[in-house]
Amino acid sequence: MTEPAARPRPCTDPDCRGRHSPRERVALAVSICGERGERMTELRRRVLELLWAKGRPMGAYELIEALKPGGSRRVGPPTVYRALEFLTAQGFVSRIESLNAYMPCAHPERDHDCLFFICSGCRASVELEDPRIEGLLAEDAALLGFVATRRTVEVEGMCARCAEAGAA
Amino acid sequence: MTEPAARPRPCTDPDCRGRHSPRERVALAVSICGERGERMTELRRRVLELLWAKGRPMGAYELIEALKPGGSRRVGPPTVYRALEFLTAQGFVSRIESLNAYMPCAHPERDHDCLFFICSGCRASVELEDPRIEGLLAEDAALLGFVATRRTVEVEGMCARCAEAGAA
DNA sequence: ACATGTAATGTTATATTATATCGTTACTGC
DNA sequence: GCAGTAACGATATAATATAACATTACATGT
Repeated sequence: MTEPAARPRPCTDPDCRGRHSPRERVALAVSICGERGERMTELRRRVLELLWAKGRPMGAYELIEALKPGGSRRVGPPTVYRALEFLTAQGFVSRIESLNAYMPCAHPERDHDCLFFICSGCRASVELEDPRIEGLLAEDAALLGFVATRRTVEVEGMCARCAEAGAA
Repeated sequence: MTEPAARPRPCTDPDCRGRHSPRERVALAVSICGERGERMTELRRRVLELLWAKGRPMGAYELIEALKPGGSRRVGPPTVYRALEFLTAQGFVSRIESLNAYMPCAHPERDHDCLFFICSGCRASVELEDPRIEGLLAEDAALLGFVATRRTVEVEGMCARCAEAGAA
């Protein structure tokens, strides 16, 4: 086995994200950084705050724009990409491959994979955890002798609200 | 339920792809196009052949280069992207989001999702089908009232061969 | 065969996403 | 303070993708 099957307190509740305040999630990330001896710099924190504030996937260049007003000058792409690299490495942010965009991760305190449901209608993106899928992926990987380092699971379609609105 | 759980003859055999010759798979795609009243043009067929010949994920610009020698002139990006759009719509090719690249699909005759194991060492990519994962994704989608149109499941890491070589 | 409509491809320009490179600033430990 | 390292700034450019419009090829009816 390349991956342990058991995970701490998996959260498959679709309303889970709504139960956490952005501010509190950022504070948690800061605290985790402290424990790990990593530096949550001003820039990194601002990027994470922006992602939490927006509440939907943001692209790197959208972040560059969003960083402008409060800060002094417009930061360059490498600056934002480096911040995103750090945040994803720490598990505070996930990259959504099918959108080339980034989402804050609701539970950085847990070691888990994120599963995204991405609505084509409202551009929203819901994060889920499903340890059963993680388990099957680990099983399939083991079957192949494959040592997995990263898992990407993304579902595109229409959220309940948009599907209803579109069908009307 | 948004998705039927049962699938025709799922293939989770990791050696499955090796049992089909590229030529035969292209012929199958041509035949399926005939049944569907779709046009497998010269360009589309050449792109599919190139993908099967290479046997690993190819980017759009790599395909543009590869199309040059045999053909008359260098085709433009839109031309290749349109061919890829057609081939993916027909299920002959899958886009690998985490690589911005394309792979031929081993079983276009079956309606299924592809699950990719992508080796960072040798750049190879193995396609699998796992109806259990498709079922769980359908279940999670139903839970959210989400109407899924596309599923992306990609695992990055090291294949058995490369992992062994790297560990040595 | 010819006209006509539609699908496919060609062509050019440009948008979007991402990285390479190198210089500067800021923090840490001594 | 000083040296060493990590983070950030700045510029250029690479890599990926699409918009807009012209042209060609194909199918169908006459």
